[in-house]
Amino acid sequence: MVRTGRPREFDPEQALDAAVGLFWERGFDATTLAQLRAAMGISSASFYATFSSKSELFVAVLERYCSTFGRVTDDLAEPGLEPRTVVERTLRASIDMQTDASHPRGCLTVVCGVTCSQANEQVCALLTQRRGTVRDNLVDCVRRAVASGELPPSTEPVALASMYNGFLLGISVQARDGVTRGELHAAVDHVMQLWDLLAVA
Amino acid sequence: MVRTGRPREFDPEQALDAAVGLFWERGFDATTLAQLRAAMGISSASFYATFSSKSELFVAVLERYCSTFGRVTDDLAEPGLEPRTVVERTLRASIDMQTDASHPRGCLTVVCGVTCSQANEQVCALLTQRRGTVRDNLVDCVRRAVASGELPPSTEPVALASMYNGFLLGISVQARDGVTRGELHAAVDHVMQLWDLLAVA
DNA sequence: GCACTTATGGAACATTTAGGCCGGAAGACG
DNA sequence: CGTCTTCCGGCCTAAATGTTCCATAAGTGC
Repeated sequence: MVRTGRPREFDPEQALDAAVGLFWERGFDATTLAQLRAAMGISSASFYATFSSKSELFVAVLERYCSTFGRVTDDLAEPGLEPRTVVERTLRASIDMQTDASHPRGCLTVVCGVTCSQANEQVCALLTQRRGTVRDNLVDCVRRAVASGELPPSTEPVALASMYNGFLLGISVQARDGVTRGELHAAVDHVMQLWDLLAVA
Repeated sequence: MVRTGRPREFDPEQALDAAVGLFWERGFDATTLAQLRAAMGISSASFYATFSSKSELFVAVLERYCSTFGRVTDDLAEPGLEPRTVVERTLRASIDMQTDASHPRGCLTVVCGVTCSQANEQVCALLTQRRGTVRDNLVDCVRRAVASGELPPSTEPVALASMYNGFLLGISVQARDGVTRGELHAAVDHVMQLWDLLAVA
């Protein structure tokens, strides 16, 4: 199956990355087609031929984000790793990623995804789902810690996971607000102190 | 100074409350003038005569929000209260407020304020500033706890406050995602456990 | 009743939005 | 060579955006 016809003059992957940057910076609604096309350096025709629509583009953007920057939470789903290590690593990796100056601050799934127009509720739903997955993984991670005896049987996995999940989500807003990487890491020292307190009790 | 001219046929306070609800639900950009007017039950002329513009309305909305629902964080600025009590009360009051079914979930300053179009950066800035104030108050609160000996001198106020601030901000997203009030309170049990650990150490 | 002030509904404003159309250009393949 | 397929730039569109205007209505003070 050889590709015939006039070849594309732009790189779709590169264009997608540009879209990731824009959506990440401004959110779904506030990012306009004109801005996207300008950042991608392509015309309307090329845009729609390649990405179908703004919302379909966002689906692709989210996939791309999750398979690159979003990887920082992937360890939570790995049952073979030591829970405490995974939680701490996830938090610190998220902080490093979200405060990196080479792209917008905060997590795309948070900054794009708490509000949107009612016409684009599906976009919100997509992000909510993603955050739900991370949360579920976090709960499972704590469960494994209880199961392995790392945390005592009296531990309420949902409660503890909600605490870590809350802090994790808060990183996005704090990063946007200019809280420094160092300050956030120092905060992680404290949340992990709590884990250790529970572990020895 | 008696008020002359044709009297208003609507209550500005009531209209403002309607606007609070809309912005809270959908954010600044995604809330349209048409929706606002519909919710307020007024025409364009009345709208602009009373509120000047969409962005000026938002300023009034934020003020109203801060002086009503937003009061839940006010105790942080009261130097006379016991820090630990204040922090716990703030967190629990925020949870109760943000999961109340009588209005949109989450905190308006968070759900409206992580992204917006570049034309409305001032709106974002306003919300960032408000969040900054809460954060500063939280830092001061921890400082007072250190000063009074409630927490040891080795405590890093900014680090600990960043931890509580992160969790506090995360409540908004978790509330939007459907995490229940009970689960959030159980999470607070844990963050306060950390305070107690530091206090006795 | 008459001026004056303010509020109203509704039409109209320019601009921006997401998206579509079309003539032509650039490659592959016969 | 010509044909076929794909892609491109730019112009177009219909709807929605925030905002303004205007004729009129409903009050107050003289």
